[in-house]
Amino acid sequence: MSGYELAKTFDSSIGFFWKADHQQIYRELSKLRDRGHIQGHEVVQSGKPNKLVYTLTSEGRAAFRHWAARPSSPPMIKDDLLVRLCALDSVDIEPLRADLMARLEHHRDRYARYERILKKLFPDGTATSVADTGKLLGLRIGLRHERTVAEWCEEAIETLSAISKPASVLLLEDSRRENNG
Amino acid sequence: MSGYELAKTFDSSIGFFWKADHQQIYRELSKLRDRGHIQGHEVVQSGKPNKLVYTLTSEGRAAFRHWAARPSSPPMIKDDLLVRLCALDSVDIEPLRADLMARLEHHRDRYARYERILKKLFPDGTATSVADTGKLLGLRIGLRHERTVAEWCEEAIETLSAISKPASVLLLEDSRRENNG
DNA sequence: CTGACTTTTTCGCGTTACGGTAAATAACGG
DNA sequence: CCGTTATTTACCGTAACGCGAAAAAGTCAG
Repeated sequence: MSGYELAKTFDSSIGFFWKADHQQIYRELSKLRDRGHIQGHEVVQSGKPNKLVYTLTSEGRAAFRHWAARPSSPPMIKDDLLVRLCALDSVDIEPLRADLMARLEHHRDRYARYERILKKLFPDGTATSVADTGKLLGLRIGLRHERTVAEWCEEAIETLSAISKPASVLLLEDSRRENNG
Repeated sequence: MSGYELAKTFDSSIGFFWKADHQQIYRELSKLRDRGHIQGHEVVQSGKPNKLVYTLTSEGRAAFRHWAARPSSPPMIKDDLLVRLCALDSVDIEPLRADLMARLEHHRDRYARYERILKKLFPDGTATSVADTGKLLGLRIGLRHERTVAEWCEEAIETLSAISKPASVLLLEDSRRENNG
C-alpha cells in the first residue's frame, strides 16, 4: 500500500487498537524503508498524482517473524479512571459518573461492532484458515474485554449513585423497602 | 512523601497500572513543584541524609480535582499479541503459544493477588468510606479483567494447539473418538 | 486562466514520557 | 579511609507522537 492508502484504511482495520495519523504513517514508512524492510515503487496514476506503493522485502518479512517470535509482556493499562478511583474521596463524583456512563456506551458500542464483524466474517463461529483463526481470536478477546468492562461500568455507576445520594434519600428508600417487603 | 519514599512504595500501590523509576518520580516532582502544585519541606533526619518531603498545596488539590472532573477517553490497548494475531499466518506458532502460556500464568497470578488484597481489605466485600469504595471498584475491575484475559488465553492456547498439530494427529484423534464414542 | 478542491507526500518544529549512567551529598560502621 | 545505605540531582539520549504547514500534481467549475 501507499502511505495515503494506509492512512485511509488504518482506522477500520488495526485502528481498534492503534491510532496513527498520516504523518506518523509516513514517518514509520520512511524508517522501514531506510532499514530495508520495505521497498517503495512509484505507481503512475491517471487523474491523480502518482503514488509510492510499498511492498515488504524478504528481509522485512524475516524481521517481522523474528519480532513476532520474541516474548512479550502484557501492556500496562494506564487509565485515568483508575487514578480517580484511587483518590475517590478527593474527587467530584458527578463528572466521574458522567464519564462512566459515556464509557459504558462506548464499550457497548464496541461490543456491538465486534459482534457485527464476527457474524459477517465467521457466520458459523469457526475459522477455516490460519489467518482467519488469528482474526477470530482477536475478535474474541475484543468481545470479552468490552463485555467485561461494560458490566463493570454498570456496577460502578450503581455504586457511585449510592454515594452521591444524600443520606435522606437512602433513609427514604429504606423505609419504602420496609413498607413493601 | 519524599521522592525516595515514593519510589520505594510505588510498585506496591499504583504500580499495578503505572510504572515509574526513581528518576521519573523526581522529574515529575520537580515539574509539580515548578507549577506550584506541591511544596517541598526539608525534614532533618538523624543517621541519614535529610529528605525533601513534598506536600500538596491547595492549588495542587484544586488542580487535581479539576483534572479528575474532565471527561476522559478509554485507553488504547496497544498489545503486541494483537498484531501477531492479525498476521497469524506470517508468524511462528510455537513461540506465540509459549507467550500465551506465560501470559496465562501472569494473569492468573495477578488475579490471585487481587483476590488476596480484596479479602484482606474488604473481608465482607463491602466498603464503608468513600475512599474505600473507589479502591474496591478498582479491585473489582482488576479482578474482572484478569479473569477475562486468563480465560481467553486458555481458549487461544487450545486453538493454537490445534493448528500446530499436523493433520495426521488430528486424524488419529478423530478415529479414536469414533472408536470410543 | 484562475481559484478551489482532491490526492499524495514531505518538512520542521515542538512535546511527553521515558531509559541509562552516573554522580553529588550525607551519614553511618568498621 | 572505605564501603554501604539513603537521598537527590545532572546529563545524555531515545521513541513516539502532535501541530501546522506546505509542496507537488492533478481535476474541475466558473
